[in-house]
Amino acid sequence: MAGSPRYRDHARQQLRDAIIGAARDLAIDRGWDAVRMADVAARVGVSRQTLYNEFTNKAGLGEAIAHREIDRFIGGVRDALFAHGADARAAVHAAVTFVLSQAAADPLIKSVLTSARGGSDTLLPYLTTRADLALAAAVAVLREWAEAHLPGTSPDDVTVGAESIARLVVSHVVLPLAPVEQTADTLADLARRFLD
Amino acid sequence: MAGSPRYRDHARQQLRDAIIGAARDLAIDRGWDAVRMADVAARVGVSRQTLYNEFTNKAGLGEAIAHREIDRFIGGVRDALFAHGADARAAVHAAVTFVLSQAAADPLIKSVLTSARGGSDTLLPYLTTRADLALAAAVAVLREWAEAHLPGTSPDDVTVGAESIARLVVSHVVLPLAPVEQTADTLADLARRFLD
DNA sequence: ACTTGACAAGACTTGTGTTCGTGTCAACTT
DNA sequence: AAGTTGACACGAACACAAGTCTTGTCAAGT
Repeated sequence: MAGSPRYRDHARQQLRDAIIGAARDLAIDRGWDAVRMADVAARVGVSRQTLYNEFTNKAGLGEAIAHREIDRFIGGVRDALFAHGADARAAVHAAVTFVLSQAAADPLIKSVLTSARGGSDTLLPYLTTRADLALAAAVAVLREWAEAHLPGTSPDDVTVGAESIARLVVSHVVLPLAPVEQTADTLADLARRFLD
Repeated sequence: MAGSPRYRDHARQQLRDAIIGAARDLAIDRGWDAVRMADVAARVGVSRQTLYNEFTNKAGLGEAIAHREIDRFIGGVRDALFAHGADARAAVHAAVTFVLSQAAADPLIKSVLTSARGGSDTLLPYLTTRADLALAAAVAVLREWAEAHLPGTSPDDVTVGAESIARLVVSHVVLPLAPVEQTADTLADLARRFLD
């Protein structure tokens, strides 16, 4: 007797997650080019064929990593923003801090934001192509927050403000001239000024 | 009878300028890697040895190109800013327009601003290393303008504002989502808001 | 539903020899 | 005296052939 469809879907999702996670780890310390489908399969403990069944090809697996990485990242930004009620300064401060430390810690996220070439080898083109998508997603989250907490402000102002803050954060990821804490302070103050 | 030292220095400066100009042109359409010292010399009509006498080595010539390019660029920004008296909006609008169209027209300037890898080959590392210098120079010019025309504003506010505007312009060079004119409008309005 | 082993096709590596460009020198020219 | 010319060592880039590895697909096995 096979399990219920629910259960099957769940197990399958777990499998996909494990594969994506393993591939991600390998990509981080080895570079995507040097990641072999066979290595990923071995690390997860499945056969190489299963990878092809699940993701059709290596490019598909790369896309899946990019998707998950960006989703996680944007989720983190959203959580940071919404953890501070209507306090714009605190919300922006938390979000900026999150982005900056995340970019420092996770090379994949950093490569999304900077569209950087890989230091040692070609990093995922799937990620680096997505800089504008990441920006658009960040702007969307910021607007979401502003609409929830600042009903008075004009939509145009919110859009301009959100995009500018997002661009400034990315700029500080690419070219950091001050410690994270100080940058977060500055940008949070800046954001507060907009919303008057 | 040799010419006066004045004359000699002038002639020498002209020579250096011609060499830098020729090297720059070659670098633009061929990539710095593919520029041969012999080609530069031939184009200017001097011997290869003269290049080495003037710039010691290829890296020295690269540095010289970078210097001149950045000087010209910053000079253009300054001119655009100061051509509009104390009208902050007009000044920023002009400067942003200048930077954006310059970046679109001159691949070398664009590579300074974006620290981009060369599309076809390795572009001058001398230029790409200078992104933070270019930013610092731009901030300095903006502060210069603010000090001349907005004596009332606090120095800290000016610094933060100038750096943010500069970063936003660079961001729009790297990732343009709107036409130049519209971006200039948006950033000019943004700048005006700061200075209240 | 997943694994295993086999396979073609082409991408990537390795070793080799050669060409090419830089950087330096000293002798020559004006 | 300032620039040119030709020569040269050295190492970096290129070319290419032989071999190896990886991807992607298949069919048969558990």
